[in-house]
Amino acid sequence: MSRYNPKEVEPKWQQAWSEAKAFETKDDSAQKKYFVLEMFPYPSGRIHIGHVRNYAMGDVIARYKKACGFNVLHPMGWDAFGMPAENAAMQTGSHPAKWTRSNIEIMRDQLKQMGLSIDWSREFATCDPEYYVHQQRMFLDFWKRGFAYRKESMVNWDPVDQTVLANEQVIDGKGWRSGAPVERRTLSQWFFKITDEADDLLAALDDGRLAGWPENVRTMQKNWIGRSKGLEMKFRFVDGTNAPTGQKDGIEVFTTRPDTLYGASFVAISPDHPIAAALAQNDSGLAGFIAECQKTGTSEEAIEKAEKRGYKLPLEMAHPFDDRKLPVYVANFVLMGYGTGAVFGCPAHDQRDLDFARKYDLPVPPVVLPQDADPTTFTIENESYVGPGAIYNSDFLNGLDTKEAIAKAIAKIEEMGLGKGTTQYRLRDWGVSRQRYWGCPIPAIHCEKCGIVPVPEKDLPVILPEEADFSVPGNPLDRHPTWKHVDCPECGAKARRETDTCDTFVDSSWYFARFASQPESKPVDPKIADYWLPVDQYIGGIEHAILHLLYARYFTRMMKQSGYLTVDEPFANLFTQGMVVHETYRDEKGNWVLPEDVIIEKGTARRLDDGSSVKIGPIEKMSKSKKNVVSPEAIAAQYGADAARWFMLSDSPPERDVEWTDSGVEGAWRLINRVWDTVSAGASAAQNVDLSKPNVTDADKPLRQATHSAIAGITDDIEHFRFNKAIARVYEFLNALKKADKGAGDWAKAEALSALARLISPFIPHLAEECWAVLGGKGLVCDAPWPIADRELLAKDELMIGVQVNGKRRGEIAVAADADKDTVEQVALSDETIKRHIDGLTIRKVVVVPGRIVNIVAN
RNA sequence: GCGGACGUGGUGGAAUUGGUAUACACAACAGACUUAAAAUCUGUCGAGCUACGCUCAUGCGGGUUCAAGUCCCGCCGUCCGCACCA
Repeated sequence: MSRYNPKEVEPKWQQAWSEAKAFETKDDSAQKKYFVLEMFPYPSGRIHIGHVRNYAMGDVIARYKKACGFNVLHPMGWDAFGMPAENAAMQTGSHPAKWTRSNIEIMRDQLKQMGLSIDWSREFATCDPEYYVHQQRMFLDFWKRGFAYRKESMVNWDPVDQTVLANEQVIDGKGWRSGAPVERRTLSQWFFKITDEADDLLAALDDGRLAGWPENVRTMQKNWIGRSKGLEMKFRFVDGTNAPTGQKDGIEVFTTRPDTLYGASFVAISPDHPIAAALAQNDSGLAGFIAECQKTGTSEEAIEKAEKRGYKLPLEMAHPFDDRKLPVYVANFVLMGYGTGAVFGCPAHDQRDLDFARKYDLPVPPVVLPQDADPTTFTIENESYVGPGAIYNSDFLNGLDTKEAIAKAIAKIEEMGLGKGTTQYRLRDWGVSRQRYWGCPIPAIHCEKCGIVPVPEKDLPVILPEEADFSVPGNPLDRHPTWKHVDCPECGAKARRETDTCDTFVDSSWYFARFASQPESKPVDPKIADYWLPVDQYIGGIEHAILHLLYARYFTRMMKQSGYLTVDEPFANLFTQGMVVHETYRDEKGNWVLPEDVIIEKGTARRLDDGSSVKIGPIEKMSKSKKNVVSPEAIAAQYGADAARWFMLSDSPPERDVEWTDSGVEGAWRLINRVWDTVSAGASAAQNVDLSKPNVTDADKPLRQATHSAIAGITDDIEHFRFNKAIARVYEFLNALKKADKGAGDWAKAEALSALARLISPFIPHLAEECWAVLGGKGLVCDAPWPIADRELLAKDELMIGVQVNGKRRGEIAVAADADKDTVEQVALSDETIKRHIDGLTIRKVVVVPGRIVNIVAN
């Protein structure tokens, strides 16, 4: 018996699949479809073990669904635009396109070596002009429809790298790459009006449209959208107040607690509020205060520690309901980005306002009385009261509960013409402008006379210039000698091309639709896209729970409203898989050490080269910086792709993190050999069996039961994404096969092996093909139908059920599966062991749960 | 602070609706084969005890139930997300 050799077997079957075009999918609308998609990779250079886990999961689903008779679409492509390519260009001088293309070549080969059932004929990269031309086409469409627009917005500007930074790229007020203090700048940028869809994006999370999504992702999106209902209202300047010129007659504030309006004791505005800026022009103290506020970091920690601070303005506001005059402060805790950038302070019922009021010695009038509190003695000390209660000290609101008072206060303010009830979102419009080279150019032209005009459709695509200078920071498109100089398409005068490119999240917001249908002349053919969409199963990392998944949901809505698609939710079922983690190692000098350079014996680790001791650190997400990575190529070279795939799916539930261990992959390798040994030992007998002509005896029953319960169990486990359990059942089946082997006839053995080959094929497809071939199976196992469990065999004639006395398990009895309760009770009561336990006791009650358990209550 | 998830052997984990807790694997130990090792195969493997059996074990403390890892209440701990959001 020859040892299984994946180095020969795996490439052989990969070629066979490719030659048979086994996974090339037809747009056959007569057949029921299944679209399975894993989040497409960024071509960073090589695939990592996390990719293997992600794609192995998708491949199990894809191969299983194909075997079940679905028309399966399982495509692959490349999220190819983005910063790393440009950084590489800056560091090594290699052009981003060249760098990206060569990474794609390498990674495509690596993925093919994993034996994934992918329709490679649909492959594309987002940096292909054939892809992004349609993105530009849609951009123009969205612009025309008002979904895309330009506005001035405050950005983090890195003066050294000459670029806009995302909030996550600002660390302690400094650029993450350059280390230079970040400036705030106002730039005119392109935005998508995602806030227009906020309500529907939110509603779909709850109304069943996303029933196939994990609860935690839906919750995260809900919080991210962050809807709150309240009142937007104006506080008027007191007569005689010297209001800044250009300002209207008051300050707009937003509140969710208009019921506490009588508790107001000040008004506070954000340091970024236009009124603050206007007053700062003639007040250097204020200007200094604002500058200081802007310096404080936006990190969690900085916010936690930041003291509530304010700067009193020479303004006074009139209380809307009585004749109090309220002071106005610029306060560091008021955010310009939420609501109107101004609030009224109600210290008794808001902790921040209370901290502020104590510091600046402002009044703290309570207006909400907790239940059972005494109105004459209730006071606020250092903790505000934010709970429910009855309104008091509040004239026309007195006696109402919070909810009623909110409604009445809003009605009153509306009646007074000072404001109206509104809904606020935490979600901001999606800024898509990036001042980078390696992205999809935004198809617009700036003309002095005509303003910003769209690039005419006949001039699309706007293609990136091949030559560009990456030697200095900044946007290579902006400083390109010729690219941006064009004539205005409307008046013909000299004009300037838009040099912003799209956020790469735009590229990944519709790629799934392009996989479904890729006509030359338009983004998608609606009829074909309609057949394939939505994606039936989407699989990816939890790190995309908010941004990518929200943007794709929004983009799909824009596409629907523009007539490209008919679905509004792109992903019917979402699965977020866990990470691959590994121990970390550091040598005596504190340097990180690669696992392949470490040898571990009896719990102590040392370097492989010089034998010096190595400290084993915590198990963490694999990262290049901590060197706790393993190379999928090395694993595949040693054990084959099947072993790597098998191990990635065994042990841990798919949604949880899995720890990579050498013993784990060795265990997978053992399994592969066990399967091969079992199958090749039975192959010659099986080849002579005609499975279509059953030939069984009673002696075959144990084996056939093992076979059919394996089929039933593994099917159910795959359907429910329990790959670790499915794998455990394969082991159980193998164990049972070995035990039952001797008594069973050739037909039952052949049936078992045939089922085994098909059951493992989603997980370890190369070995499955090899087994299928030696067993004499027809064609390829990847084209073979999924085995079907015989229900009759699953129903056992006799069951072993537990017997409890007073809730404690005391014995076990064998009863016929269809025995009635009385019979079961009699068998239990006459069991010798049970008799001993109830000896001398009076039986009060006997609970019989058919097929499960008997419990005798006695004392 | 708000929201969510989780807590079971030496380890990863299983236990469908409340119904025989610890499937399956890893590690460990013993044995077979071998001159030897590796590989492979067989067996043992929650803890304790006065061991043919009994007692105790699913983070801790209560509760409901004939029966609780599972349901309810209160703690403790770990992880994740969001956060001066008015």
